[in-house]
Amino acid sequence: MVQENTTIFDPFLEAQSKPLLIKDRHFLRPEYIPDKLPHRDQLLNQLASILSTALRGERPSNILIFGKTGTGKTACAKFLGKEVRRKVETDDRAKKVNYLYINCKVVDTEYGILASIANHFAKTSDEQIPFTGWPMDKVYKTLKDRVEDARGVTVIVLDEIDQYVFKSNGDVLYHLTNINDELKNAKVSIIGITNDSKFTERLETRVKTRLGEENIIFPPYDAHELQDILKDRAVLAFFDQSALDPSVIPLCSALAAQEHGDARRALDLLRVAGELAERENSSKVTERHVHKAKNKIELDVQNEVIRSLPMHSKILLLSIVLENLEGQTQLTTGEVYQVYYELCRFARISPLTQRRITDLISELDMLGIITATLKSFGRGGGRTRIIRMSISPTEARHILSEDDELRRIVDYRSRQTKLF
DNA sequence: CGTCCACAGGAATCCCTGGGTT
DNA sequence: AACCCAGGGATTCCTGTGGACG
Repeated sequence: MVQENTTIFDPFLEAQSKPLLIKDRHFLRPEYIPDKLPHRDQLLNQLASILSTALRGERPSNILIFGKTGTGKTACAKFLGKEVRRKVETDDRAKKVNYLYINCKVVDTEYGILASIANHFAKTSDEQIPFTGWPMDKVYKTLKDRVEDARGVTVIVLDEIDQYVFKSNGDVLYHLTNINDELKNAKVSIIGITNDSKFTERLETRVKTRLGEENIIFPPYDAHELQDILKDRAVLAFFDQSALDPSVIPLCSALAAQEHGDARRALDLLRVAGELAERENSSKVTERHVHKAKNKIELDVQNEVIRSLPMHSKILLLSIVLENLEGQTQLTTGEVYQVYYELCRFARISPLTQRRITDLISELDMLGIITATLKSFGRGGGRTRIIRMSISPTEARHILSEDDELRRIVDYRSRQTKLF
């Protein structure tokens, strides 16, 4: 069967050596920051005019940036960072400016945010603040000292800032917006980025006014603007533009425009469509590939969410799935908890309390895996949430059975019924 | 109109982890 | 070795509530 000098890899490697469509998919990734940001000149200028005061050694106003996902907020913030650094390095008339970027979805605790700001100024590895262990006041003091030592203006970008405030009370923001009162030789200004338009409502008034000295709103891209973005990237990413069916870019743009003008989604569609076309050894990317890409992306995202669920959430989801497969498509919290409890006992895992499970149900709801709506059935039924699946139970079951812990119990029900 | 069901969901507390300091 | 500290998950205890039933 297998010939000498050939391995099972060869067919795939051979396919790779054929003329491919994509030259470098890196340019289609959302995290790639291009040199030009189409249709964002206006906003960039606005931001630049605010930040230019920093280059003169004055503290720029704090800025709050609002905008849905994929409207270029992060790209613009990083782009500005590059430009600021370039200016400081090349023009000695420009005053010292430190520009640092923190994603609050990654570091989402008070400690983490303060520590990573301070660590930005750490010169050696032993100056690094450990990611846990120190008391808060010590972290804050080191941060203050280092910013003071660094002199000049420090611009701190806090991306997805709502993620942090959502979990904590926002004390860090209070400290950071007030830190200037305690600094003599340095100044700090904050750029907050959020996709939650109601974000400020959750802030204390004193923080709200400080942080929102300037508000900038990033509007969604319309289909035409998305097309311009995709065209720019396609030139970089594909060998030959004629490999793209003329209707492909407009279609990707139109689909993404439907979803609140998300550039990230548009790029994903184009990239995945290209990858699918390559895998089929097709010489062209067509509309059909885009539609396939759309389905694939949606399914992949959903499955990845399930895979990364903590164990008890998986068991909980499995209970809902099993009930659904038996025709019970509307369940109450109590019913679900019973099944969950059974499954846990079967798997010799100690079950969580119902209180905890109500929280996990809310989480699954927010993830879009299920919908849980509050309903009251009056006396005898009480007030509970009715839980429905918003994804395919069969598909969910399949993904759940990939888990080693759960494989033992996914068949629990069918084995039971076989016994009787 | 009051009762009462079956929970929702807030608050305080505990436990554990990963790290620090003394 | 003994103890401090932040943070996340979980538990315990609790009060609140929409609406069918009587």
